[in-house]
Amino acid sequence: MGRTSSCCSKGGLHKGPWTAREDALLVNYIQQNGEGHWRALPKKAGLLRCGKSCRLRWMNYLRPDIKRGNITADEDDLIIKLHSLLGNRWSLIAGRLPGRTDNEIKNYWNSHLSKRLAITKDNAGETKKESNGETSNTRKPTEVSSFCNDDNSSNGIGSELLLSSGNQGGEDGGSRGGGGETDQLGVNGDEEIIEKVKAGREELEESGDFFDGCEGLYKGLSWNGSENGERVDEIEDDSYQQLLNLEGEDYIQLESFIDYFLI
DNA sequence: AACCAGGCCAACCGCCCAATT
DNA sequence: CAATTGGGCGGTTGGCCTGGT
Repeated sequence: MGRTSSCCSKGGLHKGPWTAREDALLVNYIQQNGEGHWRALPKKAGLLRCGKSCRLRWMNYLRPDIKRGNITADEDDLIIKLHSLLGNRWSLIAGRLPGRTDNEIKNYWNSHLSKRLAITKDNAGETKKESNGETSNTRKPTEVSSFCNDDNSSNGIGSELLLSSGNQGGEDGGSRGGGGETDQLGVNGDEEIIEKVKAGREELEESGDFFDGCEGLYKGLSWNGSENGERVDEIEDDSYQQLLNLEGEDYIQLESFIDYFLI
């Protein structure tokens, strides 16, 4: 892609790995003044870095709530499930893995999971061939085939809703355009689809069926902000195992649930 | 011991959106 | 309404590390 001029290339700013001294300066400043105002921060903190670089360093490495160490098997499984639902929306996935950063998850996916799943998929393909194309209506946790790109036949509601999530944007700053994602979600200002989705939502809200279904499924799960139809951005630690245990119809309902609240 | 290839991951990049001017 | 600014995102790079030869 080429690295041309950027904020970091302006007038003698440092690039590359951070030193311990720079880390200390950044941490001290944020502890005293809080996060934000990244563009002005470097000057005030006495750093020769651009604001974006400072923000990235803080968010991905210095934040006190960052969880260090290897991704656990539970987290691994949850990442796979969430990726199958959300695609490459790393920040959203990270939001459901307390202490993990989007960058970390993205790296983990690219270096571990994508390869592993490619192999799994290959094997599944061969198996499928052998069994003469018989398919299952149950989406297994590790059977990732980007939900967004599937035919989504398992769940009309969820898939339609997902279509509109691309440019509605929530506090995640909106799923970014930048190409891939918008295409992946099939959103390009198609008013007809959006109207269809809205109508579908209204219908669900009126009937209450959707919430009734979810209520049973998510009883006990600590979804933040799920009570009043608000977006769900984070999930409590102790909900992992319950999520991981979801399979079959329950898992399909989970897809619908997330799709709904991500709009 | 030296070299090489591949993997990992911190950091940078360009782009986008929302808020502000 | 247009331009600017600030913040955030996903994609990509490149240096370091490790294992194999």
